Amino acid sequence: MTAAENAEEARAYDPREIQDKWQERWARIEPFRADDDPDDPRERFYLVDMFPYPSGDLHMGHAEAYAIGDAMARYWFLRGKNVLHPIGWDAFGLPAENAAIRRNSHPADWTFANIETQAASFRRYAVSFDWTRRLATCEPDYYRWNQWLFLRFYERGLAYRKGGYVNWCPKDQTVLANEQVVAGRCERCGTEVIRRVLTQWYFKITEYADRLLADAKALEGNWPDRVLTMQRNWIGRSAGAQVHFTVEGRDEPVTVYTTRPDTLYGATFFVVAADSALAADLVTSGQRPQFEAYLERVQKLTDIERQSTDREKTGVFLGVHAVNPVNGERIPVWAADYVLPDYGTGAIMAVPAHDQRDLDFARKFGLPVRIVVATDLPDPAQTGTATPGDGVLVNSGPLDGLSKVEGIKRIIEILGERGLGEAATSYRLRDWLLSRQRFWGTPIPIIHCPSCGEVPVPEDQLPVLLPDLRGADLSPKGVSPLAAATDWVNVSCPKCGGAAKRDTDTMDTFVDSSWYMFRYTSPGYDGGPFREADVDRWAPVDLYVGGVEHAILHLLYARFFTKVMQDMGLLKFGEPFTRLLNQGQVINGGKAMSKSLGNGVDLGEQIDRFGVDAIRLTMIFASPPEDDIDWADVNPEAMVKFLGRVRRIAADVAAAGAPGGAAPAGADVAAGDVAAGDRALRRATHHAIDEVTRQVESHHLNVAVARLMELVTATRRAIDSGPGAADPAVREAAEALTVMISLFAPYTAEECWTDLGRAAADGPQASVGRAPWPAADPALLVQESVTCVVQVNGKVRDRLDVSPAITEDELRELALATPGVSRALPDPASIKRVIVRAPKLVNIVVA
RNA sequence: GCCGGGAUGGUGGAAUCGGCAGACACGGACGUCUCAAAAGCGUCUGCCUGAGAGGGCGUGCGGGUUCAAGUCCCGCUCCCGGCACCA
Repeated sequence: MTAAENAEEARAYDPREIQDKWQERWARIEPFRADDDPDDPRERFYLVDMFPYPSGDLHMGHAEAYAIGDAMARYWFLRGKNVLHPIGWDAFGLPAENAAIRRNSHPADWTFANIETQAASFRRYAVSFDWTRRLATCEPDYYRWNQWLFLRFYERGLAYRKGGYVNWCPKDQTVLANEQVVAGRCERCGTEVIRRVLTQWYFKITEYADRLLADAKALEGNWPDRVLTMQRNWIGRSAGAQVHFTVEGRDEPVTVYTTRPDTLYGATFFVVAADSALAADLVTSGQRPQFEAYLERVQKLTDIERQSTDREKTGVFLGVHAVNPVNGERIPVWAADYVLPDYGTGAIMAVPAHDQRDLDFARKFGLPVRIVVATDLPDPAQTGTATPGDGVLVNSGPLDGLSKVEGIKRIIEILGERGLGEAATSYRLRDWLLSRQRFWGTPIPIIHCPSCGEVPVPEDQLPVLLPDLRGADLSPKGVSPLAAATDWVNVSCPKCGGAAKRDTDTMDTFVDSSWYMFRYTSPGYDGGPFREADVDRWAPVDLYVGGVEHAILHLLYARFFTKVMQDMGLLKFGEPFTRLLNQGQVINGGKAMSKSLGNGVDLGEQIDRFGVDAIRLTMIFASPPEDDIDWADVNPEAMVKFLGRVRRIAADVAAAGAPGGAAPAGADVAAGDVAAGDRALRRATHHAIDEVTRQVESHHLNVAVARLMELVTATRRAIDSGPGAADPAVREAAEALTVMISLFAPYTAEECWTDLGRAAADGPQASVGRAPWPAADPALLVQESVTCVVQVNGKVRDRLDVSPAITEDELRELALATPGVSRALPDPASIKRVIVRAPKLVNIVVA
């Protein structure tokens, strides 16, 4: 193709036509393979995009997330780093199972078909993945290490089985972790969750609560504040005291947890959670019928009903009295559902004057209210509004006259001396319930033996493979479908050899995603979850990109796993993700895209219409990465036009270069080989390089694109009405533009790079993705003249073009002589002060 | 209720340290090229006022600090997100 034809083709640029060609080329030259060679001198950079769940093809949300992550990965490649940018699939989980039930097929079929679809879409979307490392968590050589890690947790007492209240989704017929219950509903299907008593497996994340909290401090500035805040709230550490009460007719004390032990003298009754073992234990035989009737009512409530704060208080007297340990007072013991069985000790001392919930209860059942904190607020017993704040303690024996803080300190001393209580902390965080009664997950590697109890599957028998169960009924029955695979379930006990049964539950898929970022460093390794040298070389992840919806689920679990693996000596660090970038969502018309609203936008259709580059650029330019994008507000057509302008610049430069006399391809303009040419354009180019570099590093990708648009305008002007396309400064601009735009529009950038004659014939360097990032020449960043603003009383009245080196005195004099100042200031005698901030601003203050 | 975050033109958004508010786009208007259209290229586009030069107003509302406030301080309103009977 001649240069003229090339320019003609560029004029009719259709960004879609070039896609196939480059996809084939990239697959062949592999420009984005990470180098594991320890002698590679380049600095390493590890960037992970949260891996997708393989339900169907990629959608608009993926398009935004991966456009952002890819721009950052490509940037670090261009900066010459050895970048690891892997991809995998979070491939276990309920949707695969539900789809299999609907289609009467196998979850694996659906899952692997979707993975292939998504992989092809990722390649089309031109994401710079290292395709040699792809993983899927449903593959035995991955989930084997889930089982291995589970057993290591088990040995350390961090995985255990206990009975108790659990969240149960009646539709999916499975238990859910606390984190998977959103506003009282199943995170997956939206059904109201109920509570059931079941024996389940847990990870002891509560043991790490303090470390998760303390180490969050170190993430400040590198993680979004809102994620850290959400994690802190979720962990919900509170400080207070445990106080031991005696209950009449019972030998063992009953302990309560309170954050206000200073109000102990104001306790007028005692409440235990109705659905706790303690309540059933304390109730007298006379009160038992009422209690049992009440308990039955409570257990029928869904979480939503139970947690509704505006619900009227309910409860029942248990027939016994507790004794306040500090004043010997007898207070009645009630059972109520506003006290939760699994927080604190499941029992409270009620101080109705200073706690709204206790006050509501007291007023409902006519229990006494005693003020022990003096405030200037009206009597709670009259108003129904508790006074929970600070104040001087009264009616409190030795605490009288103390403040809240002093009172808490003093009462803990008193209780401690007498063995009646001690300081204590409590957490909102509960242990992570990890077992699921579903098929498509990692089998829990435990064997239940009638004589030996729980027996871990020996390591040399891992992985415990999922039985095929092809054709079996996978529909939810409340018991794992694995239980029906009798050949699989019935095994001999590894300890005693007797008949035993496998655990039939599978692991929560959040187990899979808690450590996958480390597996990428050692693809295919079969000596452990990852090779030590590899994980040391790459991890922790330098930049993690994904949605904020994982703020407390995945991100908290991954942090927990990392700390445990650090304690096991598998990792040398305690935090998995050094920096976190949350992208927003793509919505349409102000609402989340959904089938029911019929406002879904299909990514494939968008790409067919506008091409990959234009869609990527639309995603990047629409808003800062963390904000939502409303697709109704954007216009990818504008990006198609912009890409055409970019392409035409390269084509014009190439065409001008061909007949001879133009700057040679490959001349190192940035280093000063080509000093001649349009200095205004050179300054614009270097200013753009400087700006784009800084904006990209601070993740202001939308602004980086704006700066590239400015460079395009300046370059076009130089071609059309300046020195022309043959000017070396124009070539310099075109080359810098091409490299920088490759972050967002890889296809167009490759095409331009080829036009400009810069692409190597073959190998990874044949891609613009491996070109050097342009360097801004500091000499060209210095402005020849700057605009100085002249204000009178803070209002702009004139402007001056001045040298950046101008002195204050010179500038003051110039400013006072401007027409704008004379207009606004007829009488120079009225000047009170002149503030000069050379060279940018003069402010004349008049009376 | 508690804890975060936010509010800037018709729209998306920009604005290191307190120093030109509205970069860059979308949308709109007009021009140029053309037989014509499209594409391209260019000009204008916060509001009010004015023929124009210019002037007044202007970053949710009310105050304050400062020569100077989108930015800092105090008090509100509204919106978004998270948590929510956690003692």
